[in-house]
Amino acid sequence: MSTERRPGALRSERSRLAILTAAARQFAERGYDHLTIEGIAAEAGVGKQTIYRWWGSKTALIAECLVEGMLIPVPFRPEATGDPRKDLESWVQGILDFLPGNESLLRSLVITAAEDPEVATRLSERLGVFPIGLDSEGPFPLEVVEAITGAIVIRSLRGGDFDEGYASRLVDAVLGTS
Amino acid sequence: MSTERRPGALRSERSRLAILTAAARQFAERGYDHLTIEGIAAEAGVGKQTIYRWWGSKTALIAECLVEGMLIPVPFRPEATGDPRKDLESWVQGILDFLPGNESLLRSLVITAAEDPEVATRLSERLGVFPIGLDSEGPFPLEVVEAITGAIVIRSLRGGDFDEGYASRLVDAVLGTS
Amino acid sequence: MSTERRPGALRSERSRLAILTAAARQFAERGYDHLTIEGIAAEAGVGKQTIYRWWGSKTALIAECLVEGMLIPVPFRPEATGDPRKDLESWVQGILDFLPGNESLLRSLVITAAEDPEVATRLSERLGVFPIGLDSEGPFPLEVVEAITGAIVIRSLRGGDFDEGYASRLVDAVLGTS
Amino acid sequence: MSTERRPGALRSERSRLAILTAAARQFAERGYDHLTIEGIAAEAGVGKQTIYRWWGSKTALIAECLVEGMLIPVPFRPEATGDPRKDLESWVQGILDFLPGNESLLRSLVITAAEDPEVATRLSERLGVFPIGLDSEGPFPLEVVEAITGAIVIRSLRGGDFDEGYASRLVDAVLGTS
DNA sequence: AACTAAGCGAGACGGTACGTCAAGTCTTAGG
DNA sequence: CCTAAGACTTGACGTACCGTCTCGCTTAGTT
Repeated sequence: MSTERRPGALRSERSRLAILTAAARQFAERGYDHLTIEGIAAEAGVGKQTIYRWWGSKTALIAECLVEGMLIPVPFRPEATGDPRKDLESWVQGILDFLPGNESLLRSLVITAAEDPEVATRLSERLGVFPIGLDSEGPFPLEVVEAITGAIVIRSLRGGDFDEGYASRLVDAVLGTS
Repeated sequence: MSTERRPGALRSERSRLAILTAAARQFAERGYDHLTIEGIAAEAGVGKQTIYRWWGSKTALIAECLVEGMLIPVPFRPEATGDPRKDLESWVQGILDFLPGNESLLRSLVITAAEDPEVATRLSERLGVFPIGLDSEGPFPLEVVEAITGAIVIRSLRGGDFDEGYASRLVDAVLGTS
Repeated sequence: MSTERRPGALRSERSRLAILTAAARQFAERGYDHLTIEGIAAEAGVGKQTIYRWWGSKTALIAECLVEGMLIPVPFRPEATGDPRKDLESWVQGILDFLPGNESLLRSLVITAAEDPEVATRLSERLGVFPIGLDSEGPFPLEVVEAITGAIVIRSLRGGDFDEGYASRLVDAVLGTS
Repeated sequence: MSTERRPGALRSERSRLAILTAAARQFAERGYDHLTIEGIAAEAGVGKQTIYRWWGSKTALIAECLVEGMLIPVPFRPEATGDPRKDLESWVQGILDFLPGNESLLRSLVITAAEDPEVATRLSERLGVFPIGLDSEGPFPLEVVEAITGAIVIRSLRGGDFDEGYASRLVDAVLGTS
C-alpha cells in the first residue's frame, strides 16, 4: 500500500522554517498570549492560511517549536558519574543557571503547558524529566524528578530567588539528608 | 494626617461582589483565557467601566477572587498531630481529593499564576505553602513544601494520574524513606 | 504604468451596497448624529472593520450615499425652456415640493455638510447648484444660485414656512422685479 | 399671587457664568460636536449635575451662549445712511470681514442651528436678519436678507473663497443690477 | 504539452472582545 | 435645597485578531 500522492505543489520547507522561527522569536519576546498568528505570518512573510493549514492551534505551533529545540536550546540531562546525588544536583544546577534572564520564557512555557497536556509532556521531556525519572528506565523515581522540577517552577513563578545553596538544599529535601 | 475623603458616591459593595462572583463563576466554567470582561460585566449587571475603574487587569480580578476564597473553597492546611509524616500525607491527600473534576480549574489557576507573581503567591498560600513551609513559622522547610505542591501541579498539567499510593510515595520521596 | 493589483480577494460589491443602503436608511430615519457605525454594520450584516476599511469617517460614508443618489432621489435640475425666470422658478418649486416631510433629512444633510466641505459640495451639486450656476456653463451667476439655495436652507432650518407665492417672491428677489 | 419660594440655596450666578464661559470657549475651540459636558464641568469647576439641572441639552446651553453674545462678539447691523444698497453691502462686508479664522465657528453654529430651530432663529438674529429683513419693520424683504445670509453660509461651508468684489456682486445679485 | 490539483502570499470578510470616552443618573458630604 | 465630587449603567467608539474565504500565481504530478 503506497502513500497516495496527488498532484500539486509540495509543502514548502522554507515556509515551515520561517514560521517556526518567527513563532519562537515572538514567543520569547512577547510571551504566549501576546502571540498573534497574524504577527507570525507577517514576520515569516507567509499567508495566514499556510499556518492554519499545517497547525491547528497556537499551542500546536509552540509545541513543535519546543520539540525542534527552538525555545530551550540546551537539553538538560545529567551525566551518570556513579554518584546519583551529585548527578541530580548538577542537573538542577544546570536548570538554575539557565533561568536568569529567561524567567518570562519559563512563564510562557508554563502557560502553554497549562493549556495543553501535550505541551506539558514535551516541556517535561525537554527539562529531562523522563530520561531521568521514568521508573523503568531512569535512575530515580518519577515522583522525585517531578518534585524537583515542580519546586523550581513553583518558586520561579512566585518570583522567589534561588540563592547559592538552593540546589543542594533542594536535592537534600527530596533525597533526604543522608 | 487624615485619609482624604472627598465627596462623591461611595464604592458600591454590591457591584464589587457581583463582579467577583461572576468572575469566579466564569473562571471556573470557562478558564482564564476564555474569560471576557464583557461577559463578567454582563453577568454581574455592571458597566465595564466599573470593572476597569477598580481592577487593572484580568489577573488582578482573579487574584482578588483567590484571596476572597471564591475559587478554592477549602483552605488546605494540615493539623499538627505530632506525627509530621502523617500530617504531610493527609495534607497531600486533601489536595488530591479536591483535584478530580477540578483539573481545568487548576490549569486556569496556573495560567493566571504564570501571568503574575502576585497571583502565584496567593495561590501558593491558598494551597497551604506558607503556613506550613515558611521557614520561621512552619514545621517544614519551604523547599519541601514547594516540592510537594510542585510535583502535584506538574503531574496534573501533564494529565498524569494519581493512583492509590501516590500520596504516600510522594511524601516518601521528599522526606526520604526512613 | 499599470495599476498595481496584488493578490487577495476583491472588494465585495455586495457588502459595499449593503453598507450604503443601511447608512442611507438610518440617515433618513435617525439623522446624522444618531447614526452609529455599529448600527449600520449590524443592519448591513457586515463587520465594522469592513466599513472602517473603506471609509474614513461617517461623513465620507454619507458623502458616498449622496453621490450615489441614495439620499435625495430626484436630481433637481431645470429644463432650459428659453424663459430663464420660469426655469429658475420651476427649479425652486421642485425643491419646495420635495421639502415637506423631509425637513429632518435636510437638517441632517446640512449638519453633514457643515462637518465636511466635500459633503457640502456634493450636496450643492445634488440640489442643482453647479449644473446651473457654474459660471462658464450655466445660465446664471453662481451667486444667484447660491443665494436661492441658501435662502431656502436658512428658512427651513428656522422652521419657517413656505407659502404659496414664496417661490416667485424668491426668484423676484434675486432677479429683481423687472 | 406670589411667586412660591421654598427654602434652600439660591442658584449660583457664579457657576452659571463659569459654565457659559467654559462652554463658549470650548465651542470656539473644538466645535459643537467635540464639546463634552464633562469637559465644560471640569473647566468651570462645577459638577455635571449643575449643568443638567439648568440646561436640558448641549444645544440649549449653546443657545444661551449665543444670546449672551459670547460666541459672536460683534452685532452685525447696518447703519441707515439713506443709500440702501450701500447699507446692505457694508453689512455683508462686515460679515465677510469676520469670517476669516472663524470658519469652524460658523460650521459649528450651523450644526447647532440645524439641531434646533430655536438656535437657528437666535443665530439669524445675531447675524442681523430680523432687524433688517422683517417685512413690517425692516427696509428689505425677508427673502432678500435670507438669500444673502444663505449665500454666504452655503459658500463658506463648501470652503469657497470670497474675493474682493464678492460683497458687491452678491448685493447686485439680490437687488438686481440697477 | 496540456491538464489537473495542491501550495502559497496576499488580503477582504463576518465576527468577538478589547480598553476608552462620554452620556445622563444617582449618591455622598458640605454650605 | 444647591453644589462639587465622583461612582454608576449604558452604549458607541475605533482597533486588534480571529479563523474562513477568495484571488492570481507557482509547482508538481498525471494524462
